[in-house]
Amino acid sequence: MGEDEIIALRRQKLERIRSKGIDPYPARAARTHTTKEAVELLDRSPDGHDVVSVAGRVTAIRQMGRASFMDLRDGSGRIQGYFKQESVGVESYERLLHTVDLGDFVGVQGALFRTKTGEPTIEAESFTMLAKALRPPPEKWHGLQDVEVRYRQRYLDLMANPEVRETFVTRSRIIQQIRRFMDSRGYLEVETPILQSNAGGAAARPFVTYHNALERQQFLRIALELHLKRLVIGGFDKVYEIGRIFRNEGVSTKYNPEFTMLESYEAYADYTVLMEMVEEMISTLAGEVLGSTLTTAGDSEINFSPPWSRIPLRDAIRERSGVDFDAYSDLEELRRAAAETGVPVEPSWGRAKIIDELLTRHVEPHLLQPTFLIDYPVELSPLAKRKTESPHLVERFELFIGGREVANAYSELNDPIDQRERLLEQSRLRAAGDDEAETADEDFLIALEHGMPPAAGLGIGIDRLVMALTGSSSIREVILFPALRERGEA
RNA sequence: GGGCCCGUAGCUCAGCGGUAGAGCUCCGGACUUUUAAUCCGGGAGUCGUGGGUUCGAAUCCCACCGGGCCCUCCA
Repeated sequence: MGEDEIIALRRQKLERIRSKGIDPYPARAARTHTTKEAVELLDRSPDGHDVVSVAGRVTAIRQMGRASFMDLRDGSGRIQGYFKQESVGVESYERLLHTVDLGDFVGVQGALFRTKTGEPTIEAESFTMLAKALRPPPEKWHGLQDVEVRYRQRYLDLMANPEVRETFVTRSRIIQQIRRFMDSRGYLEVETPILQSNAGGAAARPFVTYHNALERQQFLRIALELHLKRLVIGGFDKVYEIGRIFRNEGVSTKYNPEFTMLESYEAYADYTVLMEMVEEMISTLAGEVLGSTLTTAGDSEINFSPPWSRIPLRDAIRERSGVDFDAYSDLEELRRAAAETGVPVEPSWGRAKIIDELLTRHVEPHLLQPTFLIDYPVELSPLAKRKTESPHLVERFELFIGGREVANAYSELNDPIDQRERLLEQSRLRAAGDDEAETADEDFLIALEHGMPPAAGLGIGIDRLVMALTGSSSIREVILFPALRERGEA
């Protein structure tokens, strides 16, 4: 039978229900217990034969002639109903068999008991249609495998695959615990604009849109940084935001064009304070969410117990690629050295881009255990503060877990003159054709000129953190509705 | 943007130049403690779309649509 026929049949059943004067979509369900509460009640009083009403989706039907079993699932769990013709009556029993399908929501009222196999069961006295489903649920044996359907119709994925449901519950818990952690340390949660006339704070292409009333081009934010720093200037010493940011780039197992970022800024602190904070936050999180500071990613085990190693970027690149970028004062020589390690160096690349590429290709994939890379070259970090003893480096770290970058932090540059020069340099790069270079945000520079206290700023990619903590290999497994191409008429 | 792979029943898949198949779902029948219920019977298709080669195409070729993986982009 084709899909159209199945739907037509279900519509016929819907009409049959209506013709009996029954509303197949009543406004409310009179339930006394969730399925979980009903099972718990039975555990407490096994011989009580307590009468309960539960409600849920029918996920299995087993007909036995003049008796039938139906599995009922709600958000809390599952329980089965036992329907005997002699208990519910001949007419009701007929209605059950001829109008209830897999996927329908029904309410069941009756006494709790256990079958001889020990299964918690409600012996139905009556049942009510709560919502008739016109389309069938995914097939029960294999669940839902088709990756495209899983993402496009995530509700089917959630119905069919319990581990998917579990991942998103975990994601929610992680974010909840992060909020609790930040709040307990005295941080203030704030919200800053998503629509901006100047998208700065990161090296990425923005999405462009248009504000009709103001007749103005607008950008979707690519970072939270510049507005949060304005708040530090304004006197909020500890602020954070958990929000969606948007980067106009391709999709892959690591990248989704909209993703969730935590950024925090703390006045009078530097980046070393943040390394300890991140270690504490993530290891605590692992303990609370996973019940352990160990988890697996692919075939390797990840240990979140602090302290984590801190490796200067220069050492990490030198060890993994053999290139000591500080040994090359001449850009051409560095270019040649990088090319010899297999990096496809392009003539337009500057020193920063080459170093970054060495990091991405040779170092990043090996950083499975939580690892801080520290002391980045200044060219790679236009918003970070220079190290006093070596001004070509900045006080910055990036955190890698499972071979992916998870966090980025630095002591914030608060010298308005240095900041202006570095942003002007970015503007020159942009003018030279680098459309990912920072834009010079004059409004932000004026804010800095009013004085910003020394401060440390942190960004954590929440999606990648959830990946690390749930052992997911694709970012699409931790985003409920990941970006996909529009479906055509095919 | 480039390379490789995939698209057949509602679902999971087989078939790979000669009459479109299996299991589950679905429909009918038997069955009052089942739970991947079982047993008997029956349906179910634009073989992603369009074009080409061929006596004949799900099968071979081309283009397109959609997806996956890798690369690119993306600190």
